[in-house]
Amino acid sequence: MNPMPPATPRRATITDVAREAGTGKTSISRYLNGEMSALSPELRARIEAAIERLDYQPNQMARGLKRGRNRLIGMLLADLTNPYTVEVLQGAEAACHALGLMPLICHAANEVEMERRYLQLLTTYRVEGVIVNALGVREETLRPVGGGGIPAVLVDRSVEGLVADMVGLDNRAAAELGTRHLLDNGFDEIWFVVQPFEQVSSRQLREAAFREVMRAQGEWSASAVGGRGEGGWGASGVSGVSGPSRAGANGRVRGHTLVLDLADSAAVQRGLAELDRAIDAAGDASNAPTNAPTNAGRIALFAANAPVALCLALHLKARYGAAWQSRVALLSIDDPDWAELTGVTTIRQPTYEIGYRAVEFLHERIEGVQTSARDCLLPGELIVRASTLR
Amino acid sequence: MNPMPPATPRRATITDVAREAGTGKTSISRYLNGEMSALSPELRARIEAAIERLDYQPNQMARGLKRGRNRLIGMLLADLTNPYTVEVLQGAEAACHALGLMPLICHAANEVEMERRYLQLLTTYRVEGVIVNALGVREETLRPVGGGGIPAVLVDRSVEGLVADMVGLDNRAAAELGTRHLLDNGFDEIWFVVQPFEQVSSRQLREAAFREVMRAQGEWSASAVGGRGEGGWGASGVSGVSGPSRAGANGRVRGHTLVLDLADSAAVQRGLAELDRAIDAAGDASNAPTNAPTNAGRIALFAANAPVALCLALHLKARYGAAWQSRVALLSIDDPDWAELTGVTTIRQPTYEIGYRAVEFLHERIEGVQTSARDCLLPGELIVRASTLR
DNA sequence: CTGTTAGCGCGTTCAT
DNA sequence: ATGAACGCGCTAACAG
Repeated sequence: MNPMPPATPRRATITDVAREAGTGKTSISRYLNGEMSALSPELRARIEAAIERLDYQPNQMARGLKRGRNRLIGMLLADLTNPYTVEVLQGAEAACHALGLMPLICHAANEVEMERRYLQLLTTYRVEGVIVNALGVREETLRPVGGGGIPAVLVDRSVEGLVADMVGLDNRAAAELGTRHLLDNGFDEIWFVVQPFEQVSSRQLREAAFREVMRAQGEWSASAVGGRGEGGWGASGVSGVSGPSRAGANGRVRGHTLVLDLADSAAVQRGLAELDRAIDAAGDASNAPTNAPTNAGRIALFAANAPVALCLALHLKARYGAAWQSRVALLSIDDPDWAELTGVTTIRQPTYEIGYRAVEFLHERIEGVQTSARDCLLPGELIVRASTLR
Repeated sequence: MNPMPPATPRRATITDVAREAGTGKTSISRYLNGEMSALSPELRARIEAAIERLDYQPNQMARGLKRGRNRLIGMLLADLTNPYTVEVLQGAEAACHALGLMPLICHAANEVEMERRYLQLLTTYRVEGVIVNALGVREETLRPVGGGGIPAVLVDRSVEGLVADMVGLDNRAAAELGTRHLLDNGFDEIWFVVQPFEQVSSRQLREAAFREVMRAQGEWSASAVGGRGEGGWGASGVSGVSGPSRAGANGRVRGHTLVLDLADSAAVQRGLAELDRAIDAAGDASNAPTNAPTNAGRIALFAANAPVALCLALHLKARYGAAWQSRVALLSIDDPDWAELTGVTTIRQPTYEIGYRAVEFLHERIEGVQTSARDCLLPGELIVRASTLR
């Protein structure tokens, strides 16, 4: 509980240093910018001493104001609660470090309003570029960015109508990889669980890839509950099988898409209830005990990302107890800490590289590269754990 | 793959707006600062229109340069990988939002060098204050901050020799709460597992509180492995019991502190090996089967925070399989997602409030409050799960 | 090699 | 009610 010293005494400016060193501001500026070749060793020493004595530190704001660039880039993140985001961030930070950029991290916390505000703020602070992991968002919100505005690169998802570089997972390949894995391991009923994807390209692609594989192999049908309103399957509507009749017995595989809006707990409850019915039905219909040496008759859940997987796992654990995985298998895109702990199979994204590449792209744009908008799709890696084996 | 439009055309300045509106810069400035009372409705309309037409956005850098305050505060975070950090961040962001501050998030990623660099950077950007969740760090690194420098408030840990406000968990109470819970549930051998704590006040306090409770109830001894070098028990050295002889049988409770340096995988291996020996010994010595209706003879692990708990859980799961919790109980300070999923008992920190209060404190300092350095200790909440019951 | 001058975009007296 | 002029801290010509 020592008394605190008085407030900041006002920092030294370049003028102070110049006076202290008995010279002009220009020389100080030159010194700061490493133009040593244009300074006599003697003057240089005096400057060094003066800086030391005054504990001088150049004001980056003023600096940026003058030269028109402040080495600041914005990182607009939808959700730091998602391990994916933090991992991407690490790669991005490393790249910034290497390229002499300073990232301003903005956390929208899943609120579109926040996203808008931060974008505005970044603009007024004149960041040189923005890398954005947008939440489902209309192009208009990103207006100040991309095409006409400041350089931008999108991470994980692209935004309709917004021309900009983007880097993320090869979603099609990843979803196919996961689906094939489940099929290869004998599952004949697979539920793909995903958040509302009308607005989010990565979710769309994952779901579409899953659906296509399932249609090629057997049947697919959509869930009625979950999404708000019309759902996202366009004019084609629900296809293939109609009701939840069991088809596994005859050797055909059945795919099902369930939309879970994690932001709407009532909708989550409804979705999970539907899932429960399917799981119970599978348990009844299957004449083999749940610990049979095959996966036929055991339902597999394919979570489109870690938050969904966590939601599912928590629910299943609460409903079926610690041994829930003997009743249902879980596979998730994203590879959070707890996956290893619970033996859940995952598809790990190259998160670090995604972040790194994103910043590299942005840096090129900032330096004036004018090529067409690029897409960088990186492959995911399947990590097989006990959950999907038998 | 549309061709990208040409680079940014240069944003409008206040001068442009003044010209467009057919007036002087001053009026524009007044408008921007809400001094409407000093503007004729007619002029005001013209300004509004001009701003709209030019899509003008004031340059915060220049603004800050002029008035000497930029509403920026730095948030120096040791490890965004730790859920604790993200949760604190959310509270802090909410407070910033409410107080009109813009947080600059800096992620040191557990590297002291990074911490130093970011602090430097924040200083040169003239942030008005800093809230810092330091990694074990010498006071000198924080020199530019606190006392003589810019206002600062510490989160979670205090730094020796640095006078500044601090807000965090009531570590003593939390550790006592956890220890008592274990004792009350019949455990007679408890291992407190913690990262090296010579530099980290919160870890020190937790360990000390644990040790004191154990000494009052029975015995306590230190682990030989783990920490780098001398360990952290000061001149008192190891006390109480010497070797890992079983004492549970005679009704006495035994406490043990194990230091695990998560940054040093070899040390982690050694520490875990010692733990394994103890667990195996307990399993042998206990004449009751591991599923006996009592916890006597079952070892309890008390993790000082979530990263430690995760490390322990992963190891135990790998060694004893999915049913590891029947052999050993786990209690952790911090309440990560996976705790609920795996049924681990925790002590949840009031993270959101910690972040919120930290920013409030900082704001007061920025506004010139001069009281003595304050400590704000918030209570933790015990969340009992299956792991520590029987 | 070194100092002088002129802004960068904005806020703020101080006149009008 | 409104605008001209000066300066924030710094860099970039342009002289000397």
